[in-house]
Amino acid sequence: MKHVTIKDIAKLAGVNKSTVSKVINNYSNIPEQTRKKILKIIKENNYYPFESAQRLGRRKSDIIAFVSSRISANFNIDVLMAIEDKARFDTRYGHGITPYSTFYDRNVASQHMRKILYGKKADAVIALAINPDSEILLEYKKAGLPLILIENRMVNAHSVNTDNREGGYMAGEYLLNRGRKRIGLICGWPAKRSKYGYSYVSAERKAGFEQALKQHGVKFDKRYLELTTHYSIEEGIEIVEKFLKKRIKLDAIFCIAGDTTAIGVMQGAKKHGIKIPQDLAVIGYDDSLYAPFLNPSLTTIRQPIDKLGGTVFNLAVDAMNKKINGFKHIEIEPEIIIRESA
Amino acid sequence: MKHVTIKDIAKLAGVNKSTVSKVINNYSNIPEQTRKKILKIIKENNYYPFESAQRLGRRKSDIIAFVSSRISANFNIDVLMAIEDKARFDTRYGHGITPYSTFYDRNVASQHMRKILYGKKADAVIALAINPDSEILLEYKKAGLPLILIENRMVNAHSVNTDNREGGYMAGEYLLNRGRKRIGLICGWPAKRSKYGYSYVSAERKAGFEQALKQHGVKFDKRYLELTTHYSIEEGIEIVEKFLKKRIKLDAIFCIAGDTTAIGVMQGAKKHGIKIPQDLAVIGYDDSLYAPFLNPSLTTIRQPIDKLGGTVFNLAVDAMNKKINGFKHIEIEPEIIIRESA
DNA sequence: CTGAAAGCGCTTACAG
DNA sequence: CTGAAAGCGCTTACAG
Repeated sequence: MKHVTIKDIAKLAGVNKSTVSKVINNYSNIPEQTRKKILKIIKENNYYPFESAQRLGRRKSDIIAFVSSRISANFNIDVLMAIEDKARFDTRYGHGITPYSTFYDRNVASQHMRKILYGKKADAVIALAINPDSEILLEYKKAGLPLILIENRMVNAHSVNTDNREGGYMAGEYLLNRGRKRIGLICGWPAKRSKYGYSYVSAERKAGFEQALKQHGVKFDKRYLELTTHYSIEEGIEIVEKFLKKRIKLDAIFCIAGDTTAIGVMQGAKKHGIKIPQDLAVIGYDDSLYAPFLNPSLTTIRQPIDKLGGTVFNLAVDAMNKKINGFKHIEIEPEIIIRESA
Repeated sequence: MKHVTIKDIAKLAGVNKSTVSKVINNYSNIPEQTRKKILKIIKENNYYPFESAQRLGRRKSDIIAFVSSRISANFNIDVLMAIEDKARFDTRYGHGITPYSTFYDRNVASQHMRKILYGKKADAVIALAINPDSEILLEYKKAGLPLILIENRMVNAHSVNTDNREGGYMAGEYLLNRGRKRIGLICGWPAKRSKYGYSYVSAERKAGFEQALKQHGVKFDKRYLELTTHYSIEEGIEIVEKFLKKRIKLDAIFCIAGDTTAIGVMQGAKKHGIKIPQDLAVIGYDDSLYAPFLNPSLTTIRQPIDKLGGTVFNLAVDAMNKKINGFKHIEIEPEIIIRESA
């Protein structure tokens, strides 16, 4: 069976394919009658334009690409869905969002980003917790392909973040006000040039946390800091055991790296008979779907993901349509959600 | 800045663009020397073929589409990632998988499936827990576009499932052997022509469960059955409260609808002072990432997702390459994972 | 082994 | 308001 093409529709309607194309693309100067007739024939014949041909003709894709470590990761998928939820009710935009996973590999990330750019796979790119080389940013800039960073901030790209410094500060304040002093920190890699890639958000949250310490006259003990690479439950467990082995007595742990790590911490603590929150207060980050249902339920810093998603989407569409000059950097306020674990 | 095209590469290499194209597509009859030279120039100039043009030229897309209710849903994303994990190490296939979400709406599902078919958006389609009209299946068949159903089984399409009947039977056996007799069931919609769409897996699991009951000489009490539409935590809580309100005393609940519902059930039970597993045993389905970390940890039926993903992916690629005659129906063995909740 | 040519299905100035 | 034509960037028989 041959596919139905624009030519077939034109023939059936007794018009030129230009006219059909204009109907499809909502040109204004088509008389209502022919418009309706053509639409009817399109419907009857189950005609859908071949998108690849449209893209080639238009010289653009109208697609938004979403680059993240792994879309199955908790926060990643939540952000993607928040963006999609906006997208599907927005009349300016009729497409899905194409996800790319880097699998935590910088080279894969670079490859994806160049492939998207030079293969013209998208008209706007959203990158979540990705650290592209600054050369890539220049290449994007030169090509005029809008790039929006989430959980990062760099020159030559847009960015949308929750105020991570504020989030770290909130957690610190809260714990200190409740008399906790020996507070462990589980971070992504806040050091530039680390081989695991730099985590902008961890650095910011840590800075905010340290500011709270300072205000309370508490000195930060470096031994209380542990780093995580995969942000996994397993690593959370291991880190607790590492603290125990080193005989470092903590009265709280702030999981800058997110709720998933916090689940691991609570699991690890339970395994060794440490009571939460009595012996050890735990604060997570993100307020993931499961946080209220853990035992004990998890105190955490919420990033308002819907707002984040909406902001990112609007920025992407505006940038796609060249409605923005220069680069925007937007910050959204986080919120502390107090539950049982701290 | 103009994008680099195949023409530019051809000019720089001093050859015809056909030759460049042949290099890109790994034709065999290109001398090693020119091959290398062209590849070098491609790399130096950051050339990536414009995929839309390739597709138009090839008259095919090489893309696999993945249709599900919402990719953020637990099981959906796990399956998608299992497939992607296979895909990214497979040399036969160089693309990502494009997800489509139906948002639990049958019409959206039909629209997606027709758009993919007639818009030639993919060369193979994987549909997870979707109930397409049988007309759509005929249209796919006629067009020769391979369709693989997961969590469903229909004539005129391939399917890959875990043996759901066996899974339901396992759960029933286990509970009955431990002396539980008043076992509540939380299902998707096992009735054909329900407005929420028919859930093939729920029907199968329920059938397996009833078989176990029968073997033990226990009669199934219809009042013990509750249906869920969104498979959410919230619905799990509500259903527990519904049972309480109706004064239906259960000693176990089997969450055929999955672990997420089971989380809700445990939450609801806790809220009303019902002890798990002493007062109420709970069994979930899927063995999601969080199951071991809940409190109590969740006994559940595991679907071997890696195996499922691999099987589905291989089937998709083989079907895409016309290596399969007729329609295949594959079943994979499930496994009961015993933890604290039952 | 390599090139010239036709074709894929659209869009979009342009002319009328 | 409508059509004819050129063009988008590839691929792929085909001829040599």
